[in-house]
This record gives sequence, C-alpha cells and structure tokens, in this order.
Amino acid sequence: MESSTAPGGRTRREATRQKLYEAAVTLIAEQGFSATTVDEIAERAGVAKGTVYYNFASKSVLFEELLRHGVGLLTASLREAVEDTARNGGSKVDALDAMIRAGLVFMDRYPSFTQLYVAELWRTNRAWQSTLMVVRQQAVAVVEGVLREGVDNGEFSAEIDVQLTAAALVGMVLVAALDWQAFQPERSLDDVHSALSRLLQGRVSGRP
Amino acid sequence: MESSTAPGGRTRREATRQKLYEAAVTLIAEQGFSATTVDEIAERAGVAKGTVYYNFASKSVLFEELLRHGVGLLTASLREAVEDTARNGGSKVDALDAMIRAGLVFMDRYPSFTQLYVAELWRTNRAWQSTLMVVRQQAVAVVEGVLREGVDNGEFSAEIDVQLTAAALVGMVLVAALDWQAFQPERSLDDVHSALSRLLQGRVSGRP
DNA sequence: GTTTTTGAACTGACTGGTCAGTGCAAAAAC
DNA sequence: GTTTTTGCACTGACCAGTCAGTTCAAAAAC
Repeated sequence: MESSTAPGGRTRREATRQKLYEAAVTLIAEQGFSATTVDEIAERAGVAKGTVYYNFASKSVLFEELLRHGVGLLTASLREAVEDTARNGGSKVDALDAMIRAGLVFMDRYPSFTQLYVAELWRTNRAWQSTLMVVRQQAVAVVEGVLREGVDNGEFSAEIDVQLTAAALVGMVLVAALDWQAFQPERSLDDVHSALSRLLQGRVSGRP
Repeated sequence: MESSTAPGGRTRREATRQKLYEAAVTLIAEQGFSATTVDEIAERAGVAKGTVYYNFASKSVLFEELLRHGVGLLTASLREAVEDTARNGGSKVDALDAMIRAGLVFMDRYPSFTQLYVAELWRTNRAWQSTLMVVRQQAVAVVEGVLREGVDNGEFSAEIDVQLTAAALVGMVLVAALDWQAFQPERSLDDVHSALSRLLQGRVSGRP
C-alpha cells in the first residue's frame, strides 16, 4: 500500500483534506460550527458530500483536526520568532515583541481561523473542549516560557504573574488584530505592531 | 383593563422577559446561538415555548435584545467608574485603572454574557451584526474618550493610537478575565486586577 | 487492480415558528 | 355585590422544513 504523492509531495488525500479545511474554516468563522452544514463545506471545497465522510469520521472530527492543524502553525511561528531573537542576542522584551509581530502576521494571513478560534475557545460543554484546551496551552506556553525566563534572568520584575500576564498579552494582540481587521483594515501591520509595542513597553503615559 | 404589576412594580411581562434573558444567556454562552434551541430556553426559563414567541418576535430578536441589555449594563458601569475617579481628582491612568476594575467586576458577575459577547463579536454575515457594532462602539468609546482626554492634557504621549490602544486594552481585560474564570477561578479579583495594572503601567520590565 | 471520489437517494431525528385555545384578574354591567 | 365581559399572558400540540449521517454502484485517478 503506497500513497501516491502529488507534485508537492502531498498525497492526493492530503490535498483533499486541505481543501476541506480551507472551506470549513471560512464558513465556520462566518456562521459558527452549528450553523454551517456539511453540504456547504463540500460545495465550497468543490467535492462531493461523500468525500467529506470518506476523509473524516464526522463533522466534529473535521473541526477538531482543523483546530489542531491551525494552532500547530501558530505555535511553530511563535517558537520560531523566539528562537530568532535568541540567535540575534535580543532581550526577552525583544522576544515578546517578535511574538507580537508573529501573532499579527499569523492573524493577518489566517483571519478566519483566528475568528473561529476566539469564538470557540471559552465555550463550555462542547465535544472538542479538551482538544481546544490542549492546543491553547501549547501556544500560550511559548509566551509563558519567555516571561519565566525573563523573570529568572532579572529582566522582568519577580512580582509579575506569569500566567495572567501571558493571557493578557495574548488577549491584547488577539483583540487588537481582530479590531484592526474588522474596523480599520486599511491600517498597516507595522502601525498595529507599533501601537502594541508601545503598550507593552509602558510608553503610553509620559514621554519617549 | 390594567396591566397587572408584580410586587416589584415590574409588569408580569417584564419578569418573564428577564427569566428568558437569564435562561438564554447561559445556554448560548455554553453552546452558541445556533446550537441552542428555543425549546431549551423555554424549558430553562420555566415557561412554554409559545411564551417565548409571545414576548419576542423571533429567536434572533431575543438574542439582539439580550445583547443590548447586557452591553448597556457594562457601559453604564464603565462610565460610572470614570466619573468616580474624576470626582476624586484622579488622573487619567487612574480612570483607566478604575475601568479595568469595573470591567473585571462586570465579567465576574456576568461571565456567561462575556463569553457570549466574545464569541459573537467578530463573526460576519450574521443577522445581528449591526446591533453588535453599535453596542460595541458604545462601550469602547468610553475607553477611547479617556485616552483622548489624557492625550489632550498631556498625560499620555501624543503618539499613541487611540483606537488601537483602546481595543488592545479592552482585549487585555477581556481575555485575562476569561482565562481567569476558565483556568484559575480560585484567584481573587484583586490578584487579576493588580496583574493588569502592572501591565498597563509598564511595570513589567525593571523594578518597582 | 487498488484507492479515492462521485453523486444522488434516503432516513430519522430535530427545530423554528404557528395557532387555537385556556386561565384569570380587573372592569363593566346589572 | 353578583354576574358578565374583556383582553393580556401564556400554553403546548402540531407542522413544514432542515440537516447529519448512510449507502452504494459506478467512475476516475493512480
């Protein structure tokens, strides 16, 4: 049994799954999981309904794998940003700043995924609740790690609450990015980034 | 023929609507709008399904009025916080800090509403989209107002981006509060408040 | 020849919304 | 002060439509 590979090295099946992810992510971001029908997903992906069920056990499973896939990309991107600053001898604040930028870039590239993620994260009593917890923790842990290292090396106050501060930072970026997209999409990524940098470094009050 | 008033002076109808709001808010926060059935709402409120439609034109209308109701409470609370600090001769940073606290208190008291609001705010193509925009703006405008006044009186740097900064601040509080509730509910409100204060005032890096 | 996809038909559970009818307390009629 | 009327608030069985998931024979892709 050998899975034939398409030009890109992906199997045919993977290509189909990718199309289904892309179709599902925009539809679910717009309408929510329950309001999105499997027929719609299949139609937008340009495949037959039977194909959806050939590739995924159920609508929920498709969604769960989509979540894992997307957060995996984000986490990898955050980690890369941290490693880059470390390689260049940057401080921990630089690492946080690089992560803010990486987050903004991700949300700029995958706005639908971001919407969908925010919309589902704090729900309770849903089938994919545990999946969501796991992937969330993967991403937030990267931020927490940098904060902790900063505390250890004395760059950050020992009194900061790592967990809460990480959550607040993530929220800051998340909501600013969503507002940017929704209400002033003409702004550049650099604009948004510098506004958030300023806030991070406490340069809101006072001068320089 | 007079509309009978209950002990509190509220009409019977208003009492019923309140019960429906309360039932709807928790169910929709948990499951989302589409996944919540009118039958469920009626059952939890302890009324018949027909009563829902006697009091609201449709499921969507019930939801829209619920949104207006909830954000109205939040906005009032934020305004009050600002006025209190102004009365006591506080600075604009004090006003921001008071709003952070007011936001946390609100989210502590109405966690379900907060969940539901976040989950629906950035969706597109939904019936209540415009309602949501309006109420969001009411709330965010209070924050923007304080920032603008701070810039005018020189307390804040003239270079801050009022709109983006307001959004980021709101996001910071929102996400920190949701994470607090979801992942470490044992923490006190003061704990969370001081972590956010620290971040607001740029006391993360460095010492005191 | 094996894997994957197609597409249409079907099922059975569920859902938003409807509507004829009920209960009841205040008002009107007597 | 008793009887009758009024209309608001509520009820719950019912209906027409929708959707996730199944099935499968045939075709296409590899």
